[in-house]
Amino acid sequence: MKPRVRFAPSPTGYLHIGGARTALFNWLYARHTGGTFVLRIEDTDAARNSQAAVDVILDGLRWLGLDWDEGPLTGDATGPSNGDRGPYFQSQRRENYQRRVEALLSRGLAYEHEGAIKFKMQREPILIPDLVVGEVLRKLTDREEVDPDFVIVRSDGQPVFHLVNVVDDLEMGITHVIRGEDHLSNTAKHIALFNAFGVKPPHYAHIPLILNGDGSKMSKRDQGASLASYLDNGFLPEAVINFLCLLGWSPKENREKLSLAETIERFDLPQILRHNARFDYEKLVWLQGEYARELSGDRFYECAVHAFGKTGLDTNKFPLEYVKAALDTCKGKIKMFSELPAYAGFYFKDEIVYEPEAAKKSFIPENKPRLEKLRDAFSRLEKFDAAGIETALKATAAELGVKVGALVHPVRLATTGNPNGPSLYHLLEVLGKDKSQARIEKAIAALS
RNA sequence: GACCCUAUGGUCUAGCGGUUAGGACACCUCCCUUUCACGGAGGUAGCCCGGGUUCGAUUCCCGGUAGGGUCGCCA
Repeated sequence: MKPRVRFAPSPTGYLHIGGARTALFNWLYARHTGGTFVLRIEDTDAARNSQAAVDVILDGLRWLGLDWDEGPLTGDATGPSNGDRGPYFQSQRRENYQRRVEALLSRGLAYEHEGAIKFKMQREPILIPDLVVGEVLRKLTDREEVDPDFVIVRSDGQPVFHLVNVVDDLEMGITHVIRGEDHLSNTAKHIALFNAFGVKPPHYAHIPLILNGDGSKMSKRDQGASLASYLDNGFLPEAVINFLCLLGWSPKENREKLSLAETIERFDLPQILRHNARFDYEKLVWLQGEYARELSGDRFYECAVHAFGKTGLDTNKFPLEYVKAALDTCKGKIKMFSELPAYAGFYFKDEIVYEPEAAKKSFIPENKPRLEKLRDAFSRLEKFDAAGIETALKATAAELGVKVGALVHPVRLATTGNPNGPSLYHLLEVLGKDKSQARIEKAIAALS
């Protein structure tokens, strides 16, 4: 029997990075085993549910590329869906729960208490077989010793999480429950419920949680807790996926960067770690750089234009060829697209601002005649291309008896305003002879 | 308070009784080089503590400590 796994988020208005990883692990397991990945929306708490909140989840999963075989097609609870085990919104499954509760009631396994319905929980410790953690013997806590029974239907008629979660897993034929370790203790309740329904519980695999970089627990308000923040900050989904895989799972063989295909092939439950992992932002950025470097020209262009747009700089005012050529000089140099406006903004601005520290170093009196000589050399160039520029610059340096750096630094500053950036020869070519010379001229004037 | 899980450099991790404890990020040094980045070569840094078991423990067991989770008419 092929595995059937599910991701069952509650639409709270955002998708937690830990939830995204849970979805990822489920998805990977389904793809690795040829099983089915089900998406179920746990919207029993009507008060805080909305279609927009569901869309956040769907959009997040789609951005990561985690496609679901069964589940909703839109955020509309009554809308279309894939799969024949629906509905996939808990708000649409009231009758299922009612039927199950009545069955428990009629068999004396549940009872009414102050308007609510409580499940008669067993008093003995429950053994939880877990594919990741091993066998866990869950004993009763002191409070549970007093009263182990728990509410499955509220006094207002709303069924409670433990009940609906189990009923849905049961009726949707879920074989493996892969979820956060925060559910481990509660699993005793779920197993008891399955037993009460006379059904063998699914296999459980509780995965470790993701903690903040400082080791504290990651709550909704923490930086980077929301998956959407990675999209907003210009991260590539493949980098986020790769990074998330490395948190709590190891591909072994000292591998770090893995394609999705390789990950699917290697992923399995036994290699999942048992301890929580801290979120290492620096390593994510490194992976981002790795993937950004090998992006196709088109995608690099799209991401870059988006990044410029966010700072209010509209590259559409420039010829497409110019923009593409400009961005080509940045490829492989930056990790985050958010660096781009500062890194390459000089291509698209009329007025450039000199970085003060660099100006102090490069805009010194002795560099004035050097820049003038270089300007003259450039003016004699028929073809203002990288090779010609390089030759001219090096020849000028030789004539002056200075190192090329003595010319490179002031020219870079004059034309870009920055002490570093893309290859000087290439950026000058892209900038063009007129703009380059005008900027050099301006710097010379500033040196007077 | 009770119950459950966990513990290798700052971080992510390999390790599954005998290893010079390996890799990656970050950091430092040097090389390459038009800057930066990339790439290359080095470097600093680790088995939480205490008992056992064993000829021998990072590895197995117990305890402690620390971190995380759960005990809701939240999910």
